[in-house]
Amino acid sequence: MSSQPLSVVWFRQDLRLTDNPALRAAAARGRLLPIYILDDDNAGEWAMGGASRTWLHRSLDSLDRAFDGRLRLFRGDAARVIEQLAEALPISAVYWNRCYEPWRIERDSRIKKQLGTRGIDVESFNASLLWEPWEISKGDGSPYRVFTPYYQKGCLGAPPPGQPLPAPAPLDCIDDPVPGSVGLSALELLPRLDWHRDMLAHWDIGEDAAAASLEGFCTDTLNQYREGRDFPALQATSRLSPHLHFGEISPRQAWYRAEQAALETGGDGPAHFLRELGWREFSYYLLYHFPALPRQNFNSKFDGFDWLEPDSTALAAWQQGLTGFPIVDAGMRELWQTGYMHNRVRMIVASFLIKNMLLHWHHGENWFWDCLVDADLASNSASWQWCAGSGADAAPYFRIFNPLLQSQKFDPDGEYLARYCPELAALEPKWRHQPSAAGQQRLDAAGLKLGRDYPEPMLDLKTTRERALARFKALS
DNA sequence: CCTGGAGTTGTCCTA
DNA sequence: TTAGGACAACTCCAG
Repeated sequence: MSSQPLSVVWFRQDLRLTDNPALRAAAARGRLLPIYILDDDNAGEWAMGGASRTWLHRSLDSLDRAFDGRLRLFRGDAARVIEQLAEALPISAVYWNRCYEPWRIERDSRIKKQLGTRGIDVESFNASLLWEPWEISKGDGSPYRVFTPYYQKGCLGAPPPGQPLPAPAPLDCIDDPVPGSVGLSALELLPRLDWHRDMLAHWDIGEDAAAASLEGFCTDTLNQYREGRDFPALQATSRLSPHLHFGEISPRQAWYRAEQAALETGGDGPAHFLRELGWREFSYYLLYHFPALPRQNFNSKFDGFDWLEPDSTALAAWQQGLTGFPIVDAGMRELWQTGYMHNRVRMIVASFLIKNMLLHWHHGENWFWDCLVDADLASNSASWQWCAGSGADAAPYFRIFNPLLQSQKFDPDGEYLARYCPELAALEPKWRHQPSAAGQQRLDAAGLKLGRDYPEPMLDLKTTRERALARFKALS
């Protein structure tokens, strides 16, 4: 085995070669040992969900090919894995890009100390955010709690994000066997059952696919983004979220590519897209400054809220897309089939769970965590709290989405409904939104029997709305 | 220091 | 038919 000093680059949520400062720094020192560690030991209850694992499997496979098969994989406590590597190999440096989940911050600072005492050069970099959470604060030094001033004044008033870095070349990786490393299949990221194949058919995964996605979006879609983004039947959103989550592309690449599109084509699409990247930043900012965000109400007034106890039948109906409200069911089935849900529909299904079913936002947060390919601790918890009204800059309690009105407004032709609830496709678009009001003749003509082919509505919108209003009002 | 306007994503009722 | 106001309360920030 070679005794030449090695620089470890530890990949985490930055599964790319381009704009990767840790990789650049490691490559500049000479021989590389690129590693990924599946660390369920430290993740605790926030170990990755099933859909994310499936995505990760593909993404690691893609990154490994970019390294000509020399990406080394490990499983278990990252501190122990790195310790073992440092025992066995002449490692002179360990570099990584920062993560912001509380459990990772705690773990990484531990590892940093541990390596420092060995005299190994350790450094972390920013590769996942446009602005570090500690760089943005109000005049008095405290963190923002409202999005608009955070973004307008805090972010846009701060120095602009760094320009994306090119990928380093050449990549001189060690060939020798590395103790403890395992093959991709040993990570057991794919589910035992075969549901993931259909889901994967909806996605191209990896750094090249992410770049192509961004390029296609900025060329074809971005100028229609402002008007189109609310219509789930259209492909008018970027669908970059899973790529961004796993770091197959960096927010800086997206930011500057969209700015370029703004110069070339003008219009207000790019600014709205940049603002969405701003919301991603805001979620990370909140999680960093309020690490209890995933489990505790941001606004503690909600601690006394009288949620209903989840009846397993009702929760299952929501999860499986069998509520009897087509727009809700279409969204939940899109999630199950593709690992993704259109943003507008995420708000509708969340409002339905929280305000109509009156179940705690944790139930939605947990289900999304398991089912989304873009499941992200910061965005997921910030968004569920926002919908519940307990979060930062949250929806006011009286903002209760009416799934029927939302469906008619944002899927006027019932195209999205028909795609994910095909049993409703034979109804005229007008009645797809509310099959229970279509009348027996139309149902018969469509060969549709409610209760057999599609559920009756599981609740009454008007009374559940009033119930929620009363309980939320009682909080203040 | 105080004051007032404004704030991602809605709905319903009334005139 | 349609437009406007009510539905709270709080944070931020400019003046």
